[in-house]
Amino acid sequence: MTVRVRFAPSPTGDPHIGNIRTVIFNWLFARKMGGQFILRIEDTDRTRFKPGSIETIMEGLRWLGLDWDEGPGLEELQRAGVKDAEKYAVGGPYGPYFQSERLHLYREVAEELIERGWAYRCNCSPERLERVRAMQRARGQRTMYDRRCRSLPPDAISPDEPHVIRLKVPLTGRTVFHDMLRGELSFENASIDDQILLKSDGFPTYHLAVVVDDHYMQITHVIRGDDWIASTPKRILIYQAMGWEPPTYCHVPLVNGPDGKKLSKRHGAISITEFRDQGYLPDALFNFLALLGWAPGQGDEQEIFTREELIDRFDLSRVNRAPAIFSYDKLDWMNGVYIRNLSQDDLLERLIPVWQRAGLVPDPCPEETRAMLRRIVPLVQERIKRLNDVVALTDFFFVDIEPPSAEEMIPKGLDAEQSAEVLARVRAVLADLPDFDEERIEQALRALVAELGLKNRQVFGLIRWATTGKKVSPPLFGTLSILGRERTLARLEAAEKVLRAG
RNA sequence: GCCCCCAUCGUCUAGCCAGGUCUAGGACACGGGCCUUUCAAGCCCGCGACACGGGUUCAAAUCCCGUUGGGGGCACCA
Repeated sequence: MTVRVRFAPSPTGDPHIGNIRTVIFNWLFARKMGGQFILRIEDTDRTRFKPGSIETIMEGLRWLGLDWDEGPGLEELQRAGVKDAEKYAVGGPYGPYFQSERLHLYREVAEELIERGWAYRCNCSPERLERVRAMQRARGQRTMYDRRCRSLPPDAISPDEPHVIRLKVPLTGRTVFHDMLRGELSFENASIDDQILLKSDGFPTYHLAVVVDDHYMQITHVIRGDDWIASTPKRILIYQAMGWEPPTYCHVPLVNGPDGKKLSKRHGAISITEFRDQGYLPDALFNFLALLGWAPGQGDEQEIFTREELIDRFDLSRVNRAPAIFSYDKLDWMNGVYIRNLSQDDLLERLIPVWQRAGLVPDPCPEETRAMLRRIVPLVQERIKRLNDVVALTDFFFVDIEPPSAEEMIPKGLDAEQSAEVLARVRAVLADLPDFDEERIEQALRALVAELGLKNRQVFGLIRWATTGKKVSPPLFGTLSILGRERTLARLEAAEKVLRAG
């Protein structure tokens, strides 16, 4: 039997990076095993639905290269009001892939469970349920439905009146299941709640829907966060009641923030969209996430893997059982490695939109601007960890700068007057250059430093301040050349004035 | 509160399943140095862990039990 796994997000917002890590494990496993990776939309909670999130989820998956073999088709997506539906339409033989389009299946199974004596109707009001829970909490007990409707005669609640359908969990015994990473997991039935399967609005809860869909879609492996462990017995019970074969379970740990708590907004970026917008490369993020909680082992000390290598070496059973902490530092390092490995042309194409978003470069980018940008790329390539870093590093190329203060500019060992003199000499030398290319600039300035009997750092630091307005910049000579003779001389002159005024 | 899961450097991990080759290896971060016009990048060096306590064994990071610590779950959410 071919391996079939799925990612089943609910459209409630941007995909969380911790979930994406789990998706990567699913995808890697499917690719490794030559199986199918299926996308299913679990839109059964109409109150939490966020418009646009389906697009965001699919766009995020595409961006990361997580292609799905089966998923919503064109018409389904259009019915759901998804923009650019044709872009994401995949389809498949087990549709529909929106749970909201499969409601009749859940209802049928729920009724079947009643007939089999494994479920019952319940018309307790939400208010009563809340009262019961409050009482239980006050007594320090586990909060559970008190099963008031469980022993009602079969026809006590009409199918036509508002009600829910609950699972009739055995009062004794244990429910056990096998997990790929943790072995045999066992739960006391007495501690399992009579879970609602079908809500009063006719929509299923997760527990019913996921079982029905995984069964009919012939999912073979359920790889998901370990926050689902405790509720798995409820679903096992449904499989048993229906006489269905449960899939193989693999509960992978969650991803926490640097403080060990659940990864959240205050730790930094958490949604895939944010990582993309901050200038992380999809391949780098993929590489990093794949290695978060998993390693190839066998003494392998490699850190940078191509997608193919990852697929080749991936072994689901080697996933770490302990939760991992998301290290922004290591991601930054890895992203830097990927940026440095890019070709200059590739990096240029990725950087242009960044400059444009920052308002430094017009959109579309004029050819002459592009020519200048192409020259900037090699200067910044090994200095940025995220694409967005380029903005702070290169803004002085695009906008006028305020001349720095005299205090900032004056190098160690010189005073304001001497500094101004140095700048005057620099200006004269640069003005006389036959060509304003990097090599000539470097040659001329080094000669000048020698002539003045000063240190490189004194003179070059001064020029850097004067021409870039920063203490830190890309390499000086290339920077001046790109800046151009006219602007370089003007900025030097402006700085000189500041020094003389002091 | 009850139930469940987990436990090697600050972090991600290798080693654990098939105990000795582990004075525990690598990577990120951190500290120092080299290179150097700044910052990076690169190279070199350093700091740094088997949570604790009992067993089992000739021998335990590796097997067992307990403690502690961390995480998760207990909805007409997924």
